[in-house]
Amino acid sequence: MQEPTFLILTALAAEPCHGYGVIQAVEALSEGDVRLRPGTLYGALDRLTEQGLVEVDREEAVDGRLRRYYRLTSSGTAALAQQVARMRRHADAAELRLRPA
Amino acid sequence: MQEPTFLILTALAAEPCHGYGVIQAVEALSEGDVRLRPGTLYGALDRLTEQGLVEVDREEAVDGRLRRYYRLTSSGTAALAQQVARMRRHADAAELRLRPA
DNA sequence: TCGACATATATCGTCAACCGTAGTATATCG
DNA sequence: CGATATACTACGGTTGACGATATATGTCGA
Repeated sequence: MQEPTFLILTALAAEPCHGYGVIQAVEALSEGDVRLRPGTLYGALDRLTEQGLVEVDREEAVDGRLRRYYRLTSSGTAALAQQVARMRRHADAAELRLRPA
Repeated sequence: MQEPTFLILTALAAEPCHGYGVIQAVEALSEGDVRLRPGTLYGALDRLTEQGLVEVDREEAVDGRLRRYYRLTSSGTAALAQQVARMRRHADAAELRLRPA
């Protein structure tokens, strides 16, 4: 799993969110480091939906604009948790080699 | 930076190592999870060399077989350390959203 | 009032990176 | 004498991220 995908799942972990909201959430939680482009976001959202990690929560019409909310599935929550563990293991391993005992 | 690339840098962080040794080191430090294929490894090594994160340490001939050792450059060490920090930040952010206060 | 900007999503083409497979070559062990 | 371990090279395919563009509406400032 790559960084943008991970951050999208993270953004959706707290509560359902629509596409544009995910872009903002990711920028906020990465402290401005990661700015998702529409191409990346909607591509990833489609892919994650197909994989069953994410699903459409509801659709709202706000000011005539469609707003589609997505949420994590239980499968998505599990995948995210697993990825967190994996990243921590790898970060620990790297740090150990960077700062030898 | 993707996972295989990160693990290759990690493997080289402790001491210079040749290609095949990196494959084994990565398998060991990921607890058997990640088995690098030659295509992935040597492609990444070439790319990292071009980027100045890695350089050839020395070449040895062992039993008529070439053995090319690579080592991290200071640039590579810095990149790895930066990536560790980034991963920790993201892992923390994800965990916060997975287990709300 | 007119343009810039924020909100929201859709789509398309491209490229980097990873991946699998196969090939070459030698040494060792059963 | 075949299997396995060591060690690198080469090629082709797929995925995922990316940039750019398009569409549409509302708001705010000059």
